[in-house]
Amino acid sequence: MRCLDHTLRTLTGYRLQRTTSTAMAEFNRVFAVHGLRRTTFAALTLIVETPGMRQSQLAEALAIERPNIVQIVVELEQAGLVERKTAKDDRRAYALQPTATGRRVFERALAQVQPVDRAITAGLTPDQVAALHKALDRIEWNVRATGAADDFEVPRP
Amino acid sequence: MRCLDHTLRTLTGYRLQRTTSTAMAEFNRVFAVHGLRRTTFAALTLIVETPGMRQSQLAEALAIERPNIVQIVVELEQAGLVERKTAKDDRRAYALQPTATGRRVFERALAQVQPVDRAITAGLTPDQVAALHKALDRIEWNVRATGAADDFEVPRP
DNA sequence: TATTGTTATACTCTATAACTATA
DNA sequence: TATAGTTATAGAGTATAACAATA
Repeated sequence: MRCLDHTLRTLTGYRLQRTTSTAMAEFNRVFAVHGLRRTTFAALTLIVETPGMRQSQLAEALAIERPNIVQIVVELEQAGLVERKTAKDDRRAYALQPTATGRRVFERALAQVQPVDRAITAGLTPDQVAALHKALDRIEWNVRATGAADDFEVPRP
Repeated sequence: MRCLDHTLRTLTGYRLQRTTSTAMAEFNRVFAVHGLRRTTFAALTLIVETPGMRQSQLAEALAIERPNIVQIVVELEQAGLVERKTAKDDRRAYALQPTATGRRVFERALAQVQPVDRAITAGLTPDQVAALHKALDRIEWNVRATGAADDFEVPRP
């Protein structure tokens, strides 16, 4: 046995988490420079590219629950990157609009994160990166298709 | 543009986290059946396969900081899966030993997690899974090689 | 009755700083 | 003084339950 965690490394799930956990620390640093977190950057990206979005759409696009969006949007608003305007057609909802500053910060943060993102896949060919993306998407799809089916019960030991 | 998060999906980091986050929820469920969390399962695996391990070795092998190991080992000990015996050659350290129950629970949990782990990569060929593992390892390696070098400064905007 | 946003709360994973008891 | 384990604390990411306002 070469490595202490040989058995764990047979599990795709273990490798996924270990790699992701390591890589996310790197992205945290990049975004922190812009006063952002990974989630606020992701939200800002969507708001810049789809102005007028609702918070619930944001939640669905980012695949996180609505309550988690509140703090994210509050942060972006307080930082002056996003404005919440009451939607004219539905007074319950907010239309999320990027400010000019928000667009600028987004562009800068994106420009800084792109080389970091490329750096983490250094040594992989474009084809290999594409294959990685495809594999990751497939896993996500598999889990949503299978795991969401809470009909099926894991047998108790 | 097909998808709201088109730009985010150009980033390997975004896909990594999104997929991992989704998949980990699935693993949480499996391990919960055995009274385990992902981290306690990982620790139990190492202790079963390398009896006598120290907590600091555990921390290094799992790539997490030592303070985080304490709660993990306490949990395993309270569940009767692991014993902490004072190392005879160093009274500061513990030799971590799996109990008979610990070995049994490990075997059962592993047997249950393996099909789930295979299920998340359903539709991928063994070669594609191997390529995925290689890519993930490479990313982890890249980040440790690059990001650990805190000599280099991200320029302030 | 259903949906939008919200509050309150909690759990997991992880990190840093500073302590203790050995070595 | 350095190391093994510990305590205390914090922060990020995520989830669920229940509520108000509006549809």
